[in-house]
Amino acid sequence: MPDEPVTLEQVAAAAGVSRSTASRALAGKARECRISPKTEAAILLAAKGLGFQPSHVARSLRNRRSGLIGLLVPDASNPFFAAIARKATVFAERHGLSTLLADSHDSIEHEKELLQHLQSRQVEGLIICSIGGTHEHLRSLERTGASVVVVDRWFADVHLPTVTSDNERGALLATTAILKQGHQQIGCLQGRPGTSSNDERLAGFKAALASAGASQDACLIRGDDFSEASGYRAACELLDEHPSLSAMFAFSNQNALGALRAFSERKLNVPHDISLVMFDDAPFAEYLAAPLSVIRQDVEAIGHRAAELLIDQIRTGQRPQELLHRLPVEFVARESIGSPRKPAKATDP
Amino acid sequence: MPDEPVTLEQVAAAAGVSRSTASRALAGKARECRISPKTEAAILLAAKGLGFQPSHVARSLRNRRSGLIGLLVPDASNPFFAAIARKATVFAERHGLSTLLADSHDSIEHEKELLQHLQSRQVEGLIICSIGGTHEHLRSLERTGASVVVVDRWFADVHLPTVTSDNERGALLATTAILKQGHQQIGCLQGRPGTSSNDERLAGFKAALASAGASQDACLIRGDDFSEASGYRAACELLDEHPSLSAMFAFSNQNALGALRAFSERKLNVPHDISLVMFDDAPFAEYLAAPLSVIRQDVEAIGHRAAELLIDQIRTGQRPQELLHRLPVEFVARESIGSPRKPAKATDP
DNA sequence: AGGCATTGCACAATCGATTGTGCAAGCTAT
DNA sequence: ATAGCTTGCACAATCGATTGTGCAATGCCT
Repeated sequence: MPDEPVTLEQVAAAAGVSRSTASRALAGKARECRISPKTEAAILLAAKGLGFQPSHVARSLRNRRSGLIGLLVPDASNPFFAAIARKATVFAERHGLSTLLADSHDSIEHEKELLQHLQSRQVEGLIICSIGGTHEHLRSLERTGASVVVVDRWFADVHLPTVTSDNERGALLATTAILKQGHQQIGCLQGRPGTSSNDERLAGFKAALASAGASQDACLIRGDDFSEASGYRAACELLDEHPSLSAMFAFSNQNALGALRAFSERKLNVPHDISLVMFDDAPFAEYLAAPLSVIRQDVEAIGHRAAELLIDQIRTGQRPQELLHRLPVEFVARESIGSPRKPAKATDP
Repeated sequence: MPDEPVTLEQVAAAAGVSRSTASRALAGKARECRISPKTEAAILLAAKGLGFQPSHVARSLRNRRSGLIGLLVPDASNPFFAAIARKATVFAERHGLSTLLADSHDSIEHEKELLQHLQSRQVEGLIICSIGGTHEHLRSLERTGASVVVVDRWFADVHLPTVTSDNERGALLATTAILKQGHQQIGCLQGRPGTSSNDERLAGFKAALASAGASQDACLIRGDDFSEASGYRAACELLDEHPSLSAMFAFSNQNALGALRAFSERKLNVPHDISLVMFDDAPFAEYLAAPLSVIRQDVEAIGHRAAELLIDQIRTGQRPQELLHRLPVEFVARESIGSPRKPAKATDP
């Protein structure tokens, strides 16, 4: 910004003292540094008068503490990550830390690059939701002993503090609710395979099918990532290939929206023609044509816990004892799960 | 982070040269600074070998350029601001700038405080959506010549570059669409009075009513801010006080969700019993019980333009010629606007 | 061979705040 | 009166990278 900021030097000059004295007085160390009340007052007055704002940059250099944390997510506009960002920012601010936001655009290359940028900015800690695929950069973080918290997804070969939901249980709950209504075939609109949040949900889904003795038809799983496009494609494929399909489980809000588009194009009514459950609640869920039954995860709690774990690491310099923090989920029954329509065609073509 | 980062000093030592030479070589100034290819190669090798990451902090201090921009919004988890945050972050990153996120929690006090924090971090530019109320801190920004872009809301006595939607036209479009269906009374669920985005929408609303010769019943305007709670309260009040009300215009997504809750509690069907339009499209809008007709604003364009204007200011050191940037809006007709129900009771009680 | 230009690099100041050390002035004690 | 202590503050180094200036060593020319 154009205006040259006021420096400590100028405050010191205005008060007729040296920088060191000014610095100590402003740091509130007047007493312990034996600065006379008179001098202290003069310094404080000068600082106030000049509108002195200490330079965080200079301070960071000298103290070797940037006062910065990084937040690296695949998509900052996704409500899930936006909520985490908010919680983390506010919590960090309360501890005197500012938050650098970085958006990897679902690309592992960007992610690695942004991680470098954040590190060269000397961030004191990092909350990251990795795309996955390769983990070398995460393992490197693990080795260097950096303060890091991984959110939403964890990786088997990376041992970093992680905060996520009880995905498997959530998926089990959702699938069970569907099965209870008598559905035989359930289409699964999955997110990005390889991410723990996806694979755990898949595990819950399969576990529910298994314990219900349902046929484990793996073909009924489709989808590439957590996007609406993926949900739409997956739903279309399943609908076209399995006309008798009577229920679907979407692994994300976006996936569900894609499915709804596919249903709407085919004039399929929820829950009359087809049932739907989605993972992760959303404000709009209860106002949809058929209020959506969902697995609710406590996104705010995830953000809060992540920030908490991070700050603790920064303060103590140590990783927490417990590495994996799983937050509970809850099945919210609304009206999107019905009985299967009469089996006009009981079998797939 | 625990690991002591590699400094330029160490690179220089490893290459057997001085810091200055190492610095120039790494800056790609080998040729113009007459550094021999041999020496250059040695330095580059040493830097690569040691994994040298230049310290942004030190660089910022010396260059008097932090490479930081600030993003100060009332609610980072609101999809509108989250989208802007994403666009701004990505655009900034492309220009070598990192983004500091700050969330004022809809509080002017927090806003002012966070602004100070951002300034003491030497941000080179700022994108801000102010709560409003008092503007002294904004006027101060105006005076100092700081690089700033105001988004969504502008203030009459603050002359800073601003990016917002054509709110008045949007509201006019929406209201006209309702009036065309023959509605006589339209409830207006407004956002925060005093913010330009609210007041302009209000102006458009009133203008449409006026040009249609409808009765200007000011009592039909309710609401305190853009939240769901406000939308809910406003809708309840209007519904209870004016049973014959047949249409509503919600000034935000959240306001609309609140209205839907009120409708749902009263078993009111959209659009059969009551029509609804909302300002700002949302992915879910077309999948609601009655797909919502909306005024779509191009949120991504707002974010992009804001970032663009900011970077330009930072690079040129000058404010743009045009201060007010209004982005076009679009009326998207779906199914939430119907004819008024038969006037069983044509008049208010 | 001596003068001059060029090449190749080192020295040192700088950005702004922090902090260990040192040094005078003032006071007490003997 | 002088040694010895406290009080009150200044000096200077430091964090890490950048950059203007200066100084050798080499090469070229006549």
